Amino acid sequence: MQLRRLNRVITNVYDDALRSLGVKASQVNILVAAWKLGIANPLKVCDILDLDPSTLSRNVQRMRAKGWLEVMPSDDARQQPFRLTSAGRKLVEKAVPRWQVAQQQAKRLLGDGAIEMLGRSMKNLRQAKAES
Amino acid sequence: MQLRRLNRVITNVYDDALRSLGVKASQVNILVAAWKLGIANPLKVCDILDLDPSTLSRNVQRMRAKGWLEVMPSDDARQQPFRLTSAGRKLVEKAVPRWQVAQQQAKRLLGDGAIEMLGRSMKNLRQAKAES
DNA sequence: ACAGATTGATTGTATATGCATGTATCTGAA
DNA sequence: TTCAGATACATGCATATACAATCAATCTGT
Repeated sequence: MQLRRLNRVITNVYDDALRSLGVKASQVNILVAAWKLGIANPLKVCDILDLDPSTLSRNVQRMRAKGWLEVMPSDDARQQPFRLTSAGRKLVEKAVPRWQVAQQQAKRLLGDGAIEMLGRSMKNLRQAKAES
Repeated sequence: MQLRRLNRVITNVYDDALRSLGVKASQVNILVAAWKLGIANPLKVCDILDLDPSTLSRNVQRMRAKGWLEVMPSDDARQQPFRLTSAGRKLVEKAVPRWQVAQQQAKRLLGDGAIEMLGRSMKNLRQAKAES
């Protein structure tokens, strides 16, 4: 599985770039989703990132423990919406420039056109998902 | 990270296809590497799959416990070369057709050209690796 | 109004992954 | 010949990931 191998390599590139901030690529994904959403509904985030709810649940737990996320009250007591804390926002601001450096390196490693192809594949995937 | 998201989705496709055999995509990767190599040197496999040696070490442990792999004696007592057992070979034979079905599904999900692009990216990556 | 179905999230369990470190072995140079 | 450094794996630890089962809250139909 070439995709799995590429994923390992590229994830390591991002993790390296973020290591000194004490955050990992997977976590930044979730933090950025929360940043975009404001108030993030877990199932919504799972849908956006194609993550299993149980995976998100523990990732959020860890990031709550680190003080980057906080849960919000909700009308429906079954839901556990969360959002960035101010520490979380500061972290995202520090992470973004390093993320961009890693992005450049990833682009170089993957070669011309790869990023665009990933975008097309994402689109294709969303399409297939919507049809099912 | 689109690559990470695609990896999650596609890995699940393969894992679903292989579930009834009790084997996962990550394990089939290693089994196939061992099948191709005959006698598989751990560092060689790590190089081929871009895996950390510690990761391979535990994956091999688990697959030894399941009776799919066995370690070989070696001139150099530091090395722990391994190979497929006959049970491992039988498993690979059963896994291959399911793997191919998953491959078709993956191709459909990722869309035209994606597989070829992954191949180009792999090539690019090997190039970058060789230069460093 | 309530029993049963549904929904949203967490928990139990297992595997995958990588970094830092440890341990045994090997090798080359003094 | 010996020993300092290099090499090949294994271990300790932490995170990521998903499936199955569970739990709690809500909804629905009668």
